[in-house]
Amino acid sequence: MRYHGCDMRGLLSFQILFLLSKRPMHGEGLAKEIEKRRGEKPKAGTIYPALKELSENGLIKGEKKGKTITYSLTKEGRESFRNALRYFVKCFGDMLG
Amino acid sequence: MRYHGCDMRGLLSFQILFLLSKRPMHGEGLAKEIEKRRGEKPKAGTIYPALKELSENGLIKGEKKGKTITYSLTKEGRESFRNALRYFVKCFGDMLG
DNA sequence: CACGATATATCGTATGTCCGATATATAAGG
DNA sequence: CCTTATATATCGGACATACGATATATCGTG
Repeated sequence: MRYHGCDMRGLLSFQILFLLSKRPMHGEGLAKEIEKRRGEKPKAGTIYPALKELSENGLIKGEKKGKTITYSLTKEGRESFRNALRYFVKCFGDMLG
Repeated sequence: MRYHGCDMRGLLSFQILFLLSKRPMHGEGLAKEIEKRRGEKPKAGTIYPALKELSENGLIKGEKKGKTITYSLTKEGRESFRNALRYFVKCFGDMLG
């Protein structure tokens, strides 16, 4: 999708790590939190492949209870997110100052 | 490229609009400003197609002087950037608080 | 003018993000 | 049970970003 003349796609995995650094959540909860920020809710075909990839990379882990899977950051995920946040601030921090 | 476990590609056009909202610049100058922030300098094959696309969309305009082309925001580009920045802050503003 | 450095440009290729469509499993209610 | 809603999952396709390679034009210096 195109926002305001320039594409804003990207940073989905980063935003997921950010949200999970606040508290564990399942896929639907993450999608709703992202909707609050982006205005549009990422669809199933977007959020679940992203969660799968983060799991396979060992940055998050999921615990299945009934029909939901609650995800949380692994130790490696917390470390990764700290570094990613530092990089993000260096790149884009001056846009918010 | 992969940074810290999650990809940070994206927002190139947005970052270009931001830099041009500060002052007019040519392609190489933009690449160097982006290098300061991202750590790596976008290559010619990345920055020039992006500038071309922004030009074709009427968000920036270029003025050729010798071998350099100085780009600046058009009226439409300034408006676009304001909206994009508002959206960006809504999406990611809470990561810096 | 010859030469290297700088600046712009384009092509082919790769990848992450994203959606629409589709499918499955579980929970909840009648 | 049966139906509906919720949650998860996967596939095909589209697109911006991004690089390496290559090419051209201009500037600066000797």
